[in-house]
Amino acid sequence: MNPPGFNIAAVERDTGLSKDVLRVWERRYGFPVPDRDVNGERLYPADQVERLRLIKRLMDQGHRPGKLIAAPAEELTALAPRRSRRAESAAPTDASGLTDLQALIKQHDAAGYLQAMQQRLARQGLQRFVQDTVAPLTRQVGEAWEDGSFEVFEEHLFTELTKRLLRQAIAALPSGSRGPRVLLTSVPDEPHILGLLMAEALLALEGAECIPLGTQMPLLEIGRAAAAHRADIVGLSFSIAFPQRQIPGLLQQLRLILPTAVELWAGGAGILRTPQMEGILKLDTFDAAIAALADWRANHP
Amino acid sequence: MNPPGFNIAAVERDTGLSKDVLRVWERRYGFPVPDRDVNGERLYPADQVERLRLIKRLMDQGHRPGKLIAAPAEELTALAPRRSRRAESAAPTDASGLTDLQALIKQHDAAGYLQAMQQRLARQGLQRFVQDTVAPLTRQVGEAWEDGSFEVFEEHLFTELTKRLLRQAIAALPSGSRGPRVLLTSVPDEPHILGLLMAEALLALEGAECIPLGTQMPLLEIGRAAAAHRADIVGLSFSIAFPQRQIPGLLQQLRLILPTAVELWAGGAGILRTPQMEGILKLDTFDAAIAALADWRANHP
DNA sequence: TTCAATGTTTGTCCTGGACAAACAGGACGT
DNA sequence: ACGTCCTGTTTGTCCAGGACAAACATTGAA
Repeated sequence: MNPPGFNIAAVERDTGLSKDVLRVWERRYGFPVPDRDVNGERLYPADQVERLRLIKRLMDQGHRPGKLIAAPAEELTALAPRRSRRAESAAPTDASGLTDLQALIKQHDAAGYLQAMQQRLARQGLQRFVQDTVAPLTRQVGEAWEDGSFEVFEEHLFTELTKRLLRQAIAALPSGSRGPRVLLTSVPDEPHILGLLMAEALLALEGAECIPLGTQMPLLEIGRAAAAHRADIVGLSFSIAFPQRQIPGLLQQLRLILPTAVELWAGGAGILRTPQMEGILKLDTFDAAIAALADWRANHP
Repeated sequence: MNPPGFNIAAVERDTGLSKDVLRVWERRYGFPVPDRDVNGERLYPADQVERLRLIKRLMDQGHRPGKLIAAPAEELTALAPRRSRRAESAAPTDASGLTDLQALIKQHDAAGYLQAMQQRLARQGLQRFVQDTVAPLTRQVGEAWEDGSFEVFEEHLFTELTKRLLRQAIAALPSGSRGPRVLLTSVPDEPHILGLLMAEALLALEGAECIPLGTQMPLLEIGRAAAAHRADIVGLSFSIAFPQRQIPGLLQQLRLILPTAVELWAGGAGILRTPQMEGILKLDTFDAAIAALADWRANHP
């Protein structure tokens, strides 16, 4: 399909490995050794790109690149792990039919999935639906995508349909005007929105006034938006896929941009390993978010 | 506000200017001249970042960086232009209250905007709502954003709220299972989804079975998804902001990937200047899309 | 006016060096 | 055995300055 091969920018897009990293690996480990075009620029053959994608996936699971780059096919074996802790303890806990939901997506049965989810929503109520269905299902789909049993388009379909369900449920709520004004968004390079929608659903359910700005807001814009909307709280969501090392710096920078009176809350699967920081509320669970909302109300009579 | 300043990665995130560009501008034009930290690394003061954002905006309007970087405040004057053709002829045509809707967003009145839009939806019906309200409003907001009278976060709020309205309207439709199966998505580097949602609303209204995959699907994935969903038609949307010169190549590549039996439709403000191509249906207007759907049905009894 | 040839601007890629933060592993004391 | 400090290694990001081709502007001819 493409005999020419991928240039370095295309590989960066496809693998998520920066140009700097691709070049420094070549220098150090001698692994991706791309061809060169007439102009001396790197031209990666498709199989090397494939290998890089695999390596990146394993790195995201915690492996280190130095080890991965040596070993031709043993990596394929290393695919399965990384479900040591939760998966084993979660699998028995499942029972609740999440696997069936996942299977519906896998069979590309959009209508069936929507129907099943709507039933669950009606049965569980919005709060439990978010906590017991959407959140674990999202994690499960993320894992399936990581270990290759979900295609990109299947993950997209899941996301798109679930977004609709949540937005629909949120729209059905009375527009809360009692609690704090919460501005919800994510930083650049964080395109995942499901976490934000789940948070919005729970906060709106408690009567907070949510201002959804979508994803990928530049930090300075978040500051302006907070001022323009007179927000009491800025809520950010980080997915598990977000480069964790960048999080503390981002939060600290945003903390400096925002007035002290505006609280900064961070949540999502991406922040679990982030340390506590001054002036930033780290929300490890949805219950923590609900508790934080109650706290805020207690302190702002 | 932030005495430390922004490092080069943060500036890249916030302005969209790559590190390479930031460095080469400094070398060539002598403009962003950041401080240096103890380690000799660039540290951009906030005002320089602000100026860079302004320059980037003007560049997106078609200005060239070399000119922009000379001239201290004349740029502020250069903000207004870029409304030579349409705005003048469109302004008198307005009348229908689109300006009021835009004003609601500008005032950050989310609830008011939603209410006004819902009223219009009820009054006009979905089809006319999409064609006469959402589409022109989207174009108008895009223009306002280009000439600087809309902030980034205001444009995000508009998009987010409008997305909700459309999705809600779509969900309320009976799940069409009569017409063709239409797979709706966009290519990588095309994150705008409003066009797709408008198309989905109109097609679903006609009873077509839409499969919404969200945005930014790699081409090979589109092919796999089309097969998996047994799609009859693949519909792509290109916004006005998409680099137009890439469009023909992308479409041709995708045409090769898809089986001949699967039709390829392209729409959106971005394709108006794209030439007609063999095996690809170019939809300049929403009416054209509806007509194309009728055609397909006539040919597939 | 339209089109082709020429010059200028501008983004991206290159090499090879450097450094600090993150990590792994061992020594030490409890 | 367990936790804490220290030390060496791994790894990502940044830097400088050179090069080139694609995009753009401009000029001149048909």
